[in-house]
Amino acid sequence: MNTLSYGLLSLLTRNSRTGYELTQNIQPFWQAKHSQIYPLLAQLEQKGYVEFVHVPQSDKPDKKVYSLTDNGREALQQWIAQPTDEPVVRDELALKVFCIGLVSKEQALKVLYEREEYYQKKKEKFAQTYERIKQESAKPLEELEIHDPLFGLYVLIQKATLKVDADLVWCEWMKTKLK
Amino acid sequence: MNTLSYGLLSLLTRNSRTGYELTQNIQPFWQAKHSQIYPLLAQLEQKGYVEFVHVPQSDKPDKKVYSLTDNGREALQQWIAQPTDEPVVRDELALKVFCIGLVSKEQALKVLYEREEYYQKKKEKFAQTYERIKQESAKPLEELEIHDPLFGLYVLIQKATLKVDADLVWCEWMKTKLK
DNA sequence: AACGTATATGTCAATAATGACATAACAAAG
DNA sequence: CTTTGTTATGTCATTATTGACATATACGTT
Repeated sequence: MNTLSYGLLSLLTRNSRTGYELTQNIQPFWQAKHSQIYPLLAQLEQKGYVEFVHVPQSDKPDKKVYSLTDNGREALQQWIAQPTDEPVVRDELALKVFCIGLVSKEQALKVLYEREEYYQKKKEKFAQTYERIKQESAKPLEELEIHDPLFGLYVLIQKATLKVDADLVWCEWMKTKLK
Repeated sequence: MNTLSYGLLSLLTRNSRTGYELTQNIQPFWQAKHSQIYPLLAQLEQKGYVEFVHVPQSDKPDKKVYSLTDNGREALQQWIAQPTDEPVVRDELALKVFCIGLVSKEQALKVLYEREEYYQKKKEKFAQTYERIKQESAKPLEELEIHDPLFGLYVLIQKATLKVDADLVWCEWMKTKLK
């Protein structure tokens, strides 16, 4: 079973979700399109790791709400105990920056500004998620411990925020380099 | 032409390299295996963006040393002016952390330690590359400007170091969270 | 009225990427 | 003396991922 499949199971530990929601919710951690997610959900259902109920809707299209089975939960626990794959990062910006001397400072700055805007939007999104779970949580977030259902999401937002801040620091520094 | 192909051209702006070297050198910026690189180099050669010379070796296998053509350089400049794709990150750790409450603190710490070690090794590698280009450079690195052939690599190492430091800060913080 | 966006699920062809296989010569370690 | 690692290039089957196509309803905008 591939890593994305485990990722879908992982999201389902918090609550039941539709394929549509899973596609959206997994984006911050693993970029994938719905055309990849839906077939994987069908596989997971065949394996007995998830089950779904049809939910007819009048105003919107009908949906399938997936939830994790006990077998699915066990599969997740075994997966966590396995060695973790190294992260895969593919960033076109890095490839451009390597040969950025080919263009003018003005052109280079354009590339940089575009990316800076992207990082700022990311940061904003993380801040929103942080506020959302702050409301959702009974305890203050700093007091959450590992077995709290919000713990994972909370520490992941911390990680993402630290990294995007590093990216923004780099952007600022680069702007001084490029006058 | 795909992004990796431009990445290969980008590396060749600094100096000529073999397919074997390109495979190694591109890893920090874009993870790819030699089985993907070699066919792309053949394509780039057919398009006239690179050319190669056979270099026979007695102690080691013969090699092909690729270099960038003027057409290749032009293609690169046009590519830089295009909008930059958003980075793709696929990190199994994030998926595990999301549901880390399924396992014990001890198990969670194992996962964390494994990744911390990985980040430390990364940091060490970046430090080595930094020292290497420091020696290679005529000027102090802080004084490099955009058109210096080492500029791109220098600023990329700064970026990578900032990010890996953020990752290590998160690991330390997580260790306190997991006692 | 026409258009874009959000919700919602799905298939399928094409492309990207990996893992395994193949070859070969030398060096170092056990 | 055998195994393991490094250098070096390549192919090919399989898997992962994307992009396009398909369908349907509702809502807000031009």
